[in-house]
Amino acid sequence: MAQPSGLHPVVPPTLATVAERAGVSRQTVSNALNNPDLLRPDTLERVLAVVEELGYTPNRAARQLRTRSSHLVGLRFEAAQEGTSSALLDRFVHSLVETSERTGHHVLLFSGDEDDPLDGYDELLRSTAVDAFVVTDTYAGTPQAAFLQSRGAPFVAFGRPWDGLDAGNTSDWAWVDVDGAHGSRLATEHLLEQGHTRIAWLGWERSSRIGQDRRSGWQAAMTAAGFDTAGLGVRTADNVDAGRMAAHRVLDDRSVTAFVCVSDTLGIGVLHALLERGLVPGREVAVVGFDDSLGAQMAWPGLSSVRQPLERVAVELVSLLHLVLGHKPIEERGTMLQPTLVVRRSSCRDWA
Amino acid sequence: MAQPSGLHPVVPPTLATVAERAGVSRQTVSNALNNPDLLRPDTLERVLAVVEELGYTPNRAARQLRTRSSHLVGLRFEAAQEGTSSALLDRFVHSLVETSERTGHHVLLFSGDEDDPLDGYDELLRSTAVDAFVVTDTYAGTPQAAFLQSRGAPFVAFGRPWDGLDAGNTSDWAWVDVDGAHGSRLATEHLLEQGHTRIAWLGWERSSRIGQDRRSGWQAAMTAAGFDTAGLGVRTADNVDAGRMAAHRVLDDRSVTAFVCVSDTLGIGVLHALLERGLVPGREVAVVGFDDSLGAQMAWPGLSSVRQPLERVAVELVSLLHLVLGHKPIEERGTMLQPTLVVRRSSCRDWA
DNA sequence: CGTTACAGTTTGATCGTTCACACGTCCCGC
DNA sequence: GCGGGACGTGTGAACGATCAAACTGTAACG
Repeated sequence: MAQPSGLHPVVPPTLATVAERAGVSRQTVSNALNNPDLLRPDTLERVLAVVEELGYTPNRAARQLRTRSSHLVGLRFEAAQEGTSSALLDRFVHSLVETSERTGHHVLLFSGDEDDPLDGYDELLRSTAVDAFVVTDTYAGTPQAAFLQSRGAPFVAFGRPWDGLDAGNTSDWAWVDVDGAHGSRLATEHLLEQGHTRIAWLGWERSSRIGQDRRSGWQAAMTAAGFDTAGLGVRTADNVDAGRMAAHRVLDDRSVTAFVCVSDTLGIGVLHALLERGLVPGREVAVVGFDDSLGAQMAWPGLSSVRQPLERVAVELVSLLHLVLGHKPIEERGTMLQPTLVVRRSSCRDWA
Repeated sequence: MAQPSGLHPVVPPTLATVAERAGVSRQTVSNALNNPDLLRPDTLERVLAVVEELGYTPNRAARQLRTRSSHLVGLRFEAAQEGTSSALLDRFVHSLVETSERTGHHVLLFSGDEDDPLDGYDELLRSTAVDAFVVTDTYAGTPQAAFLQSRGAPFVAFGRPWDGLDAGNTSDWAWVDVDGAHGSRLATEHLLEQGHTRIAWLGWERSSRIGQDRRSGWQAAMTAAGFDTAGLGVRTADNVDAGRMAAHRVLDDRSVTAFVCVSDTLGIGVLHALLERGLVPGREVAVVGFDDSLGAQMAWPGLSSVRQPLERVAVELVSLLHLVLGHKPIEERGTMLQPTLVVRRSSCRDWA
């Protein structure tokens, strides 16, 4: 009698086990799984039946050793700053996990020293633990990309190569990004349609490339509509309180009836300011945020927001990854996706 | 001259490379890294110098194949339900990644069919891709735990074995959990101190073990203080709107001055209801949530909440994992951690 | 002086898979 | 009837690490 399995790990079957049982050689079993069309139909069927019966799955370590491919994708999982909405990452990571499983890849998380954007990459690379990286934190330039490129390591980036574009740099790489300028243009146009003309921009410091990009959309929409933006652009840190105070300052000094914000965090700050002044969001002063984070959905009375198509970003990244890993020529090194506007009550004049 | 690396991946050095360069054998290099005290000090130093010079890191696949240990921990990363706060997971995952790196482990994410809590585990197990699992979604019983146990797979759980405890079941496993009852007791006592006596409970359906546990803390605190809870406990689904409507119903029918909620989501729903009724949170009706999610921090005017010590949960889980993987005897199979109360303005009578 | 003990190091085998190639069988055409 | 593809399957050698055991040289002991 077989022992009731339980106390000790069950030993999984190997190629040899399957081969013996099916009366063929190891290689034939291997082919049955990797190159089915090499086998005669009846052999294939017989082998697959045994594979099924024994519940055989190839040992990843052995395969990885031989093929030099781990089917793992490294992702540096940054510390979510308390108070700053990085719920974005959450949604993205999940999409990435799901998508990459469709091509047989898994996501390996690692962390690194906050001050050193390169920390962690090198070790995984040297130990050949991952096939490639997904680089996400490209907010302030992309030192990781340059580093990985110099090491000849395959990677794809969520975020365009800001530095490269400026300098006309040719050292580009595969990337996917969301058109932030388009997002805030959508937001601004939406507010213009609602009859607002004095629309303020609440953004990050000038050093943020992403922030500047988003701001340009607001600027463009306002200019196109023939409205002046002088004195309507404000910059501050990315937390609720900074947004709240900035909004108070703007409302004290200037006559504005709407805010377009570079993030939901700042948008929520504006909502707080409105509540403190006894103003009804949407009805009296409109607000639109950016990212469609959980906060935007849960804020009262609902914060309109620009939503990034993170699911599609993940899909595009994975398909680029496929090309990069296959050393295939990549026609489009960069893919720009368009965000959409989710309208909630913070930008509607009439709501129950 | 060496080619300027770049186009093609750099080939990492192996044990043999290091050995040759240091004038020793492979095994000696291996020992230098894994059993340094077996070597003569001068040899050790010489070998380590070469290791450093070449930037040698052991190939994970080869090591994994031989030692049958991947140093990877599997974590099923569930889809964050839109509208339900799973920002909790975010914080926990990051802690887990950081903590497990200290013992040389990495976190491997996988997903699975939403309807099948076991999906995904089996394949990773059979392909020996991970050393162990961290099971987190133990809200409704723990089918994963039973499954993993039957397969002899090492794992630790974030969440106590609800089923086992009821039945006096001896098939227990290593787990860490947060004392939810204690959390809501803290919340309730805090409200009692503020002079509230009619304190409602806003919870999940009866089928949720976690929900029942948290509810019991409210019940206990109320009873201990000598107050009746009859008619004060309400159950609903876990989304903002359900919380909002439930709060309206309670405020219409009964005279309550405070709410203890099973989640931040419901707490935020209560805040919405108060705003809609023109009531000032904290000042007129107090609210406390659970989880200290981003939503609680960003909600207006700040939602008091019970905070789970997720960082400590991760640390405890990793140290349990260490024991489990080492086949060491585990004295305490379960560790219960205490949450803390974060007081914000939603539960304070006086705030500017 | 021969034996034993032991620290320090090396050697061969092994983990489970895939690669490169060799082998056998069948079938076709001349 | 025999050379030669085409096709299907089997064999040995990798991949890079660790395990187990064998091998050195030196020191200690009777």
